[in-house]
Amino acid sequence: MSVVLRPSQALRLWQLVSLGEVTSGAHDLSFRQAAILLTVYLDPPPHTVRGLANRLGVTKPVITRALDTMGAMKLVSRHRDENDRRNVLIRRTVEGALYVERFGDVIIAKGMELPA
Amino acid sequence: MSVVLRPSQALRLWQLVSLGEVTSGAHDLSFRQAAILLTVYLDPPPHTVRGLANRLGVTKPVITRALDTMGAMKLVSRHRDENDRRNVLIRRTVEGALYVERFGDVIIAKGMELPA
DNA sequence: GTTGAATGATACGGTTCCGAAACGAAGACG
DNA sequence: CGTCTTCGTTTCGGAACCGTATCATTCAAC
Repeated sequence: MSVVLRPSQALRLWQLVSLGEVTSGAHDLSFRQAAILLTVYLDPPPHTVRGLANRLGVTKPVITRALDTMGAMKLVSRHRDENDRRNVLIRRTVEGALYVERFGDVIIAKGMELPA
Repeated sequence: MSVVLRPSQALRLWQLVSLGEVTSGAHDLSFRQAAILLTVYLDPPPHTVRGLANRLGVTKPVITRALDTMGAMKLVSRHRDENDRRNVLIRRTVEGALYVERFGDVIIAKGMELPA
């Protein structure tokens, strides 16, 4: 089952999903925040500030600030690594899992609406 | 040609595209900005501040500010409607067209990388 | 002309975010 | 013990964005 999609359809899908997120009053995530959120939820743990900074090609303060905001949104949580107390481990939350799951469903639903 | 995609694949695609936009140093657009940009480029003109505000379900200042930022990014441009000088028409730019076209190609390219 | 409605922009106080630099805490190693 | 490195956070000035309320301009109706 491969992803069969033309560029015009891909753009239309992205538009519909973005519009849906905005009109539904969901969090207005940026590309950076979305990249962090989905990496935490899709890639295998553990996730650290440094690891995420490397993955996104940004500086550590960028990750720290994004985690502040997304922590306030309850989308992710931070915990000290007890094995190496210099590290901070970023973990999923119940709210975040629900958000990501719903988001996946939204993409599928909007994809169904696409004209051939 | 329908869009065949599982939720897990859809989320992975969104992650890869978001990561790609961040690491490539492209503009860090929010859902709102993406919705505005793609609506201007995919929906038939004319586009007004009021029309976009209705489409996104947000207030007019939100659109005005987004247009300020995206205008500075040269992704869209503003012009007075000479027929009704109260209106401002939002139009595409060459840079914006290139950005959107490239973005569509990025989605397709990342979709190709997806595991079955 | 005058009144009223419609459009988009602006002012306000507050939050988030930026990049660069400096910081404290914790581990590694002699 | 001290030194060095690593990790995440904090600080700084400055920019962008928020929601609410108000504004000037324009048009339409009378």
